[in-house]
Amino acid sequence: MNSRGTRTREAIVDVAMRMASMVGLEGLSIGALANKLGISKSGLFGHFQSKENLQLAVLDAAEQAFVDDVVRPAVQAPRGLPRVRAMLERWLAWARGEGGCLFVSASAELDDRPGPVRDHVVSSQRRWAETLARAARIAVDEGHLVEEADPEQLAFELYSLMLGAHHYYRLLADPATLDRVEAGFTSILARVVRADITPPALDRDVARLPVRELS
Amino acid sequence: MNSRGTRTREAIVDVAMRMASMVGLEGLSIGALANKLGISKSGLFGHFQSKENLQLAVLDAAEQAFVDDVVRPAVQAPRGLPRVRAMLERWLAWARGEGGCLFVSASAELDDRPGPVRDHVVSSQRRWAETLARAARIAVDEGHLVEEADPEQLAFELYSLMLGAHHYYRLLADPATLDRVEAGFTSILARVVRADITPPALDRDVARLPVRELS
DNA sequence: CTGGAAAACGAACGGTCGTGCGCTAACCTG
DNA sequence: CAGGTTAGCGCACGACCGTTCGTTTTCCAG
Repeated sequence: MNSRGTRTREAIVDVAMRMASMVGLEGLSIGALANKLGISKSGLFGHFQSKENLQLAVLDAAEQAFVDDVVRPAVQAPRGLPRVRAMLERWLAWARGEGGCLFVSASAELDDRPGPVRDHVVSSQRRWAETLARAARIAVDEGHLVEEADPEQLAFELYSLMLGAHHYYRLLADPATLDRVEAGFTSILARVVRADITPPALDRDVARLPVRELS
Repeated sequence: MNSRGTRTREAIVDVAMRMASMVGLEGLSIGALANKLGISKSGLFGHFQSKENLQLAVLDAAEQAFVDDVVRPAVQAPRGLPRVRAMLERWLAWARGEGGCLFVSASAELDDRPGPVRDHVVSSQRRWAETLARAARIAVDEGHLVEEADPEQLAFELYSLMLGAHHYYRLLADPATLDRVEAGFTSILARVVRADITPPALDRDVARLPVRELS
């Protein structure tokens, strides 16, 4: 059903997602959001019954977008190292989008504030870490990585690399960030890649331009 | 001079620092802060002439504490790899303190909000990255690391590792975080440490317990 | 001990926050 | 085209925000 209510609700969440990427999930204000959409506060409020519901809806939409723009395309890459590489590239592109990665800001914002919103962020971030680990495990199975390679450890190191990239790029505005990430990726792989495999380099063209203009 | 005004001002900043570690620099509210201190809003406000000044004072105090608890003790470690290791250990301990690292939350919070507060965070984070890089450079000079090792790259990778630790520990509450960091540290060093040197492992006892009970 | 300076106070300002209510206007089914 | 459902609006609420002001208390030097 594509009724009126559904359409505006989607429009609201869409704009809210962009806004939350810049001011954070807490910083999201219903008044400002309604203003930007040209509708009334109460009209907007009626679609969600609380601010928390709005935040959860935003997180749902953001995860959906993340899957569409990062996970799904990356999974279409060949199994093993190329897929791992694709994930990092797409993630990098995503994080460079407008306002940076919503999940990164939300994570830092909520790491000490219990509640459903935090729970939602935690579980989605855990899912993503598991997805990364799964891709790494496949790389072992495919014979790209040595048997002793620990997929979870790989996921942790890739995750860390991306957080570093986010900080260096968005906060410190370091122009060498892409080089740093590339070198870091190489360094991480160096110890686990099989001797007869040449580790893939990052595709700068993918990583350079944002997949979408949102977090 | 240790007059009354100075003393209460210090007390305010001290509590504000703890509070900001949990609710963020923006989330810091003058009313709530005054409440927790048992003084009046206006009495508190008089010490700073704006909320922004208060935030800047908190950042100053936090950097001072970071230098005292992390940088200075680490610099007393022997030049080279031991010092690099000490920095990571102390940083880890610091980040595990109450509310996590204030700078991590502030960084994510402010990465898109220009102004003096952001500028303050950026420059202090840059200084810290440079301190890390300097320690790495010394490790090269001391012959612990190979000549081709890039100190700035090392700093980036250590920085990233810490951000990853912060997320895994504080958000995902992964009990294996310390192992992950240790393995990551080993992995980072593996490619740059000279063949005749045995890379140091992290001292868990230092990393385990918070240096102080604040961010 | 006193007088002036410094610090803390209480009350209030204009704003914005999230939320609720009642009414009108738009939609969509029958 | 009618009638009921639903979406949107205006208004107002209580709470809290940062900030200001005038007053009262506390301090400390002469």
